[in-house]
Amino acid sequence: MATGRTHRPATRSRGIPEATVARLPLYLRALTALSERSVPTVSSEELAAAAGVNSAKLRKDFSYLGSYGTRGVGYDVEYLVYQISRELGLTQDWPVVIVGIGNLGAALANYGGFASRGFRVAALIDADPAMAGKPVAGIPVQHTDDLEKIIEDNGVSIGVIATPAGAAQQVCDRLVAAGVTSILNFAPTVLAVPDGVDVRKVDLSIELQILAFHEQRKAGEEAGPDGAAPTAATRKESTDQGPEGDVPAVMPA
Amino acid sequence: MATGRTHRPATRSRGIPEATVARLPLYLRALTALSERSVPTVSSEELAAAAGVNSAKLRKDFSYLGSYGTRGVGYDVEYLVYQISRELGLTQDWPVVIVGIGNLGAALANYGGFASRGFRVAALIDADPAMAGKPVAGIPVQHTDDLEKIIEDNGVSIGVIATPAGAAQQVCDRLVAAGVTSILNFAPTVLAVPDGVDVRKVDLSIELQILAFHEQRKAGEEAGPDGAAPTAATRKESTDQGPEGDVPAVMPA
DNA sequence: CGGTGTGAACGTCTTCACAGCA
DNA sequence: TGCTGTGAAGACGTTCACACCG
Repeated sequence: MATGRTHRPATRSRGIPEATVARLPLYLRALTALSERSVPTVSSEELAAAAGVNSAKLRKDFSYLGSYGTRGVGYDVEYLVYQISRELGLTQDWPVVIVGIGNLGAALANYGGFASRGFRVAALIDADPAMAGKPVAGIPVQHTDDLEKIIEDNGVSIGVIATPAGAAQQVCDRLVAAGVTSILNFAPTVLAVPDGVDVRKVDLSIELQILAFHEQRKAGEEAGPDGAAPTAATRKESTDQGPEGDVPAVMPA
Repeated sequence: MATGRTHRPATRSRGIPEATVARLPLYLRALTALSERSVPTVSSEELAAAAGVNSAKLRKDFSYLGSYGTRGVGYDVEYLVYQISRELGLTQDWPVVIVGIGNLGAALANYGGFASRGFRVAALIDADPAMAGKPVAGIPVQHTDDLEKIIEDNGVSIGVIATPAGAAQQVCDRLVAAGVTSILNFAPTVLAVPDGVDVRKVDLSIELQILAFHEQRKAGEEAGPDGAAPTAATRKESTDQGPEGDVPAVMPA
């Protein structure tokens, strides 16, 4: 968590808002699907529906990237795919290491969504000597002892931690020391990292707990104190905090 | 409740901000760790550090739950664990089904974080007949055909979708029709659900893409202000905005 | 004195509504 | 005409700073 309290004074306005960045992958996915169906153009309304957001938000988001649409027509699918990919840095190759090849690590190694988006699983690393050499998703697992060498040899700057909670901080420290500056953490731990290192977390049980909160509230409302029937229209459009990353994220979110 | 006016009459209001709800599991995890070390009380400063947030935010968050602290002392760990658990609805049992027992589904079934927080894996469901009967994490996999019966028999209201993208919407529809009102979606798809159903999504590749965005920006900054900006001349502005917890501020000199 | 609880200031994100262009 | 792009308004979230109390 980077103990240093870095305060950002004022806002330079040319940066893309974080909330927008978090939605770009969503738009990209929807656009890729359209591209595969050879759809040449989309309106903000259509694309927004496909991405699960509203159209005003989508247009605002795109306005931060530039004016890539045509008034009266919509957006050129191919062009937009390229622009968003470039903005996200997906036009380059990102070698990634996954540390901790348990159930989750194996799932990640097999996950097709990585390779298709410019990410390349450069190595799988596990602390269990019995795993060493065993191929997972066609990639032989290597031992933690060689972690630093692997990072350096492959020029890895992004690491994925899928170890048990107890090992996560130690692995994180070694990754950072070896040159990794972005970490995706699946272990249920708060990682301490130096300034300049980004950590995103995905915590499976946190997501469930948030669902439980809302679930409980639904149940409570049905027998609510003021007796009002709570079904649908009574509340606002609710149900909507799904599409947001974050945060929660994710897991994190 | 109409028109969202909802003024909070001081204490015990059901209007907890979503951002706060998303952090409660984090506090709970930190508190549980303290509880296990038999620490009787914590200050907001200490607990905030353990949870990876700042203390003002934590105090504000807790203020929405009520006044559970003691001025000059801090918070009673056990009491707070109970209050947060109750608020999140974790004092009751939540039967959960996992649909799609591939690598990821198996990882989820084995994930200890579920069981330890009031969630009980009531059933594992997969469309592959060859999987039927095979035990994963000690629970026999059942076939999709029996989905509705399983949901009803177990009173399941929370479902986890870990299927391939193509099957997700269909599975979702069946879950909802059978009575599920909260869904945690791991498939890279936007799910359409009726009002009253909550969906949270965890997308592994989206998280990596967000990291790539920041990673790219770091690399670009090292190259200096006149570094290559392919098309847009308006890029290069910093405002390094970290994903979660704490954020590195990469400042231009 | 030390640390909580909270109004008020501030910043960020979303939504509205319409000007302006193809 | 139809849809993008965007200022302005509003909702939401975070941080500040200090009153208040054990």
